Amino acid sequence: MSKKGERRRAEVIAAAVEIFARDGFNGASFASVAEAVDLTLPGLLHYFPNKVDLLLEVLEWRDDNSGIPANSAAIGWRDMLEQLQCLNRKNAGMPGVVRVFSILNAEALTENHPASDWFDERFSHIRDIMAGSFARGIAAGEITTGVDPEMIANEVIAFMDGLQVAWLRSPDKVDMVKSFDSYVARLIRSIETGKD
Amino acid sequence: MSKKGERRRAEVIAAAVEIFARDGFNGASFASVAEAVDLTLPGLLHYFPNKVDLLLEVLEWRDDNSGIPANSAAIGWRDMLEQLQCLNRKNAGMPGVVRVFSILNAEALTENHPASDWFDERFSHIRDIMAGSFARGIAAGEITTGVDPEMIANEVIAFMDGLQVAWLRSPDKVDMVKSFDSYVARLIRSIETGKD
DNA sequence: GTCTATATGCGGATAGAC
DNA sequence: GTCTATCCGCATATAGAC
Repeated sequence: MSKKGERRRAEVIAAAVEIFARDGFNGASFASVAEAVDLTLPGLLHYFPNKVDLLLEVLEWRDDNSGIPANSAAIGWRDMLEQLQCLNRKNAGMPGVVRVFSILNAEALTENHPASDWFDERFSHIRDIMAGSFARGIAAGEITTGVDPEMIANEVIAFMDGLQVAWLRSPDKVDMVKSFDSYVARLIRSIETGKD
Repeated sequence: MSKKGERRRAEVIAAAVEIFARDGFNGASFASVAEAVDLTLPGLLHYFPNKVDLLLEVLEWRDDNSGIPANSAAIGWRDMLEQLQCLNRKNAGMPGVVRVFSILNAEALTENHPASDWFDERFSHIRDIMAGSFARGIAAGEITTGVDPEMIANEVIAFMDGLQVAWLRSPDKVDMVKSFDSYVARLIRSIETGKD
């Protein structure tokens, strides 16, 4: 709990983000994280009792620093989409962070992966917020009644995630910002009710 | 090359698909594949000289059995989208296969992953076919001139891949077929030129 | 708070017999 | 074509000294 201890822990998490981004969680060795912060493996184990625990703290760190609005319960759907575009723009500037989460996200699909629950909950939490937002848009007559709020929420999330993977694979072939903006613009045009 | 040998190899590949789907490539042990086909590890090594080689053959097997049209160079964009919907429908019936490729796809984003090249090439190949298709649609006046063929191609691929991950994570919350169909329908409406 | 030394187990791969 | 036996290396983790 000492000041120096806290600083050390933060250093470790930052290093872990980079290493998990490069090798995934399964592929990364705990020792390589230790080395990155000039500790021996037992030295690192003093701060994090095991590798899984470190992973969970990395994920938690993301929660704190993510652009995901914690309590934006009643946000309007246009504002919500704009916020996502903003987040996406920020992401485009930090490929390392996007890498960790894209890789861990898929890795967590494997059996008994320690991050499964975290991604499950994150996914359903975001979906709920977004679906609610779209639902209110429909109720307010701003969105066509034919639209299924949950389905559109899923769609936007799926596209964002898939786009990140495509961008990481071919950064020079995929313009993540332009692509997402163009998608959102088309989405809005196609679900909003006629000009009123 | 014997008949029995070929059959054995096919069995192994089928087993590997299942095991890689469950554990990923990094997570899966070569020995567990051997066990699944009632072989010892050295017995399996007789057929596949190493683990990476097995992975590459699994990927190759996918190429042969995938719905990706090998030489559909001049396919129309509407037909092409319909083919994707058809593929997607088939995918919805074989979650195991989708799992392997979703997991490997992301795992291959890690440094020095043996499947990186395969996914790179697959991605750019599909994008080229699709982009060409959209480009001809624009030239023919069927698609709005404002549309960027490569960007839309990337978008469709990214959405398909992201949707698969979302579906695998929450099969009961994500209807992959309905979601993709609804997306494609909206895409068409928003890029086609006005009724003529 | 950080180290040395070490235990333990697993993963991939080889040698060589049958 | 398949096995037994075995090697090597790495990874997580522990014990205990400083």
